[in-house]
Amino acid sequence: MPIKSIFNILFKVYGKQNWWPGETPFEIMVGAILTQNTSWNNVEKAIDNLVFHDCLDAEKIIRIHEDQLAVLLKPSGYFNLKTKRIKNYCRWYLDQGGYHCLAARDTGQLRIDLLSINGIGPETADDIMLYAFERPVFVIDAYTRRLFSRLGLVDGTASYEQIRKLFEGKLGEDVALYNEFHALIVRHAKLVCKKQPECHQCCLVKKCDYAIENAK
DNA sequence: ACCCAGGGTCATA
DNA sequence: TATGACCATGGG
Repeated sequence: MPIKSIFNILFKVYGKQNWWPGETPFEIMVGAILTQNTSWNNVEKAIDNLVFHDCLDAEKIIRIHEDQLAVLLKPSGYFNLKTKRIKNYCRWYLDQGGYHCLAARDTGQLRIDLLSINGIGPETADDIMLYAFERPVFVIDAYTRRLFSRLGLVDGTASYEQIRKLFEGKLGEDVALYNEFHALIVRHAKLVCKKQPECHQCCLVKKCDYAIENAK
């Protein structure tokens, strides 16, 4: 059962996801950092705080005091840590000349540069690569690992890079496909009942799992 | 009263 | 290289 078939099933069941849930590239970058090990619901509250205080902007984030920024980021959890990471990222972002300078950079180099920033790991970097810079980089998260190792399509112990290369090799360079696929994986995973994986209360999950089983 | 979330870093062995 | 501690809020 090819990886691409899973996409077709998920898309048929859930439809278009319209990711990333943020309008500007900068908002996407901030959201990618804030959502580290955190539910998107909490991240939205922090982003709303930034918007309300007119602080969703790299220069303003550089200027605002750490204590004050931490208050705005509080709902997203790990707020002291994320305050430093967001400030650190904005410092780098402005140093590099902002979006247009970065967008002119080669895809491989841009990813290496992002990964060199303290607080930006592989998944956060790839969220930014795919959704803010629209580069053909497949995002691997815990959901992707869980679902595809359960399906027997991925070795659960494989490294992040190994899994990413597997997906990119099978799917080909396709930004729109990567965008939709990762969003669908998250959408599906969120509807799975965590306490009882066998629970069939969520009809969408049931429908999707049924479709996947059938297609085997 | 638990459990976990769209991770990442740093200190150990 | 491979674990473990740590970061912290809000919803189920």
